[in-house]
Amino acid sequence: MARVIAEREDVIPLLGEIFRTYGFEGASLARITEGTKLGKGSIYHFFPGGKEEMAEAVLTHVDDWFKHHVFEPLIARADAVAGIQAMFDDVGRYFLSGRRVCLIGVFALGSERDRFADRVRGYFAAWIDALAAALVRTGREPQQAAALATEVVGGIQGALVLARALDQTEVFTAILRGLRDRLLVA
Amino acid sequence: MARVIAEREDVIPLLGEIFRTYGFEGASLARITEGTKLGKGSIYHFFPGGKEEMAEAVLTHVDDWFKHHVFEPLIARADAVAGIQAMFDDVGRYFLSGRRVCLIGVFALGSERDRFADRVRGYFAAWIDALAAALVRTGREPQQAAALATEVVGGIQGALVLARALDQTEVFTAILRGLRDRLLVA
DNA sequence: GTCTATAAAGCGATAGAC
DNA sequence: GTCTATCGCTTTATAGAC
Repeated sequence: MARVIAEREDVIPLLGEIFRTYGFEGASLARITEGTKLGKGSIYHFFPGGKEEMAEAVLTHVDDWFKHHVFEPLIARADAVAGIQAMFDDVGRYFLSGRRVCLIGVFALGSERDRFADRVRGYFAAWIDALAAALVRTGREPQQAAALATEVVGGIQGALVLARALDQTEVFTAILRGLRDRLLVA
Repeated sequence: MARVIAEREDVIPLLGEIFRTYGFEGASLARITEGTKLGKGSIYHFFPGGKEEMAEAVLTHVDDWFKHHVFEPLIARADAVAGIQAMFDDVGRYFLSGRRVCLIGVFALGSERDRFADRVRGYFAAWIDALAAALVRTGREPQQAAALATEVVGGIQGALVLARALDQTEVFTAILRGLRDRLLVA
């Protein structure tokens, strides 16, 4: 059996799933070594700062993904409606239609929020701002656009909570559809 | 200084705030003794089953509160519109206008969900059912009422996530107002 | 009902061999 | 880059005195 040499890059998504599942405090090193199939030695070789550095790396990874796939298209795409449409598609895929939970949402609700307050706030603020900007370009008043964007980003988070609580992914996809229609069917 | 003899009943709300703040895994016995001002001996005298029994007691307490203050009025009040109106008022107060987070929501997102899956599912299902029943009595089709109720209960959870993430209680109250108006201004 | 002492296990993190 | 052994601390839970 070939020995697999891991790279830091490859470990980050695995860590993401672990933090998503157990939260920061619940993500024990035992669970981390199990989930990554790496020994403590390797983990600390990649992340000398320990769990804190692991979580930072995961948060940066998530931030970058959303910036590239969601926020920037919302702001820069010539066709604002298409950008909003794409947001719902990408978000639906990212959260695996409700089977996967939002790491930043988990951190926001838990006591992790204090530790990563800036990252948590920055993520949601950037999302709301980007969506509001797109809504303005579809012809809405800035104030109404901001309120609507807040409602929708919150609605997505709530849909993730409900889908997981009820163990029904359809709840997530149905709410997502409803939110999208409210934005695009004017 | 007078010695205060505690009763189990008095401890449960304190435990609720601790679980709300730290989650199940994060609520260490050190934090619990600090938050309740009780020694381990007293805690285990009231809850021989340990943390699991404490969490069960808190969940039952929350369940009962919502059943009495929210679910039953939604179902039984003669004036359905007044019942829905009261739900938003009570919920706004209960969550301290967004400063307090939903324990069941915290448990739903974290790994606590597996442990308390039935309680978590039951809480949200009861809420959605009660709200849907009230909406039917305002003249909506059952199917549309169920969809709308799901959207609103999810929206409230999302509003709590956002308010905490952005550290802005106005986000919670604004979203709550928007949801209420969508239900009542037909 | 409350307290302190204590046990046994798990925790994050480090050291050093390979 | 990976591993094992180990440190020191915290964890949940129990026992027994008061």
